Amino acid sequence: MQEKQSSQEILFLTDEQLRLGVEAMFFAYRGFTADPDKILEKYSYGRAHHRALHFINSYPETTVNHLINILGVTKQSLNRVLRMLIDDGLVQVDIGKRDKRERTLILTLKGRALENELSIVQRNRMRLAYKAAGPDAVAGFRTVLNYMIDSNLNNEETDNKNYNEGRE
Amino acid sequence: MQEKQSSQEILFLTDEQLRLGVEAMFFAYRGFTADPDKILEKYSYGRAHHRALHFINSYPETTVNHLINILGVTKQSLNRVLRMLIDDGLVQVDIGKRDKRERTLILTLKGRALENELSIVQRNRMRLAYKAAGPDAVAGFRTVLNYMIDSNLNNEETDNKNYNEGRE
DNA sequence: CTTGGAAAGTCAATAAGACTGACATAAGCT
DNA sequence: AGCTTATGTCAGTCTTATTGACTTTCCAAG
Repeated sequence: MQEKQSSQEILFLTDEQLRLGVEAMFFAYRGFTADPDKILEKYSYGRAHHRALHFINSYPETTVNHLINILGVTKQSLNRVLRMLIDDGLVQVDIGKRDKRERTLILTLKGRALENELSIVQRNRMRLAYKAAGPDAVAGFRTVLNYMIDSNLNNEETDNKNYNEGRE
Repeated sequence: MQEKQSSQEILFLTDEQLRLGVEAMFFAYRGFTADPDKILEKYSYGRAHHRALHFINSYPETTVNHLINILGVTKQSLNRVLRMLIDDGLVQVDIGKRDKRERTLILTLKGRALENELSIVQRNRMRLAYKAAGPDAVAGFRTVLNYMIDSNLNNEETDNKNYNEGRE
């Protein structure tokens, strides 16, 4: 019990250090969403719309179900957001090629424009942070972030067919 | 224009790299809140209660106004949450010593117990991520996070006296 | 010592975004 | 033909936030 531990071990894993990390995550995430939030307000959209735009842009021709799984919401929830984006002409819906029950989603020009507007400010903040911190810090940042991701939550392969019954 | 740039520069600041960082933040933050959220459900509390508990624990004898500024919510919003925590005996309110208009907030034993329960699972996830990533990565993580924090949003010194009129 | 302003609390109305539950339609699969 | 899957939708609820208005208590400056 009295073994000499690495001083780094001792330092960076104290509860206090971890508590600070927790707090930093809270503040950083808020900073991280602040810029896009301002833009979204102009269009009367919310964060939910941003997320949908983001992932439709990331995975063009994604299906509704895929999106539901990634975002971790119910179809009713996604539908309201999607409906709005479709009606406003930001998202184009097509009938699936392989499976005609599916709907494939894709951003229109207008949709890409807004996605880009949002993306730019968010990337800018990230770029500034990355630039100030330097490549090594960024590598570390990404490493820790990846370890923090709960693979049960956003693994599309996961068995969440029953997304509509019981949510815990 | 054809200058040879550092290959690192080129690599880690491409839009694609930044986009990945943005996405990682989204997923990491979700993983980050998943564990406490489960516990909170048991007590019929939400994330708002968690945040209040966390910061009252961090800054014992904090005032209501201080909390409003840190959390970035309106007093009406905080009040509902705080009311619940007070009525449930998790938070103790006292009249300010210097200024009797102020109320100082402090966690009761019961409050500390819940705060700790929540804190533990959150720190555990962070500890695992930190451990897996190693000290250098953690240093980088913290550096980037700190640069990402919007100092305008959580600077208590900021002029947000008029928190109750017009929210931008 | 009066008065204006600050800190806190509360009532009421509203909104966004999520949820559950139930049901409908179209299409694939057996 | 019949079950299942993917999607869409109606209705109702909940949490967390908002704005606006008003009250009580108390500090501090005139």
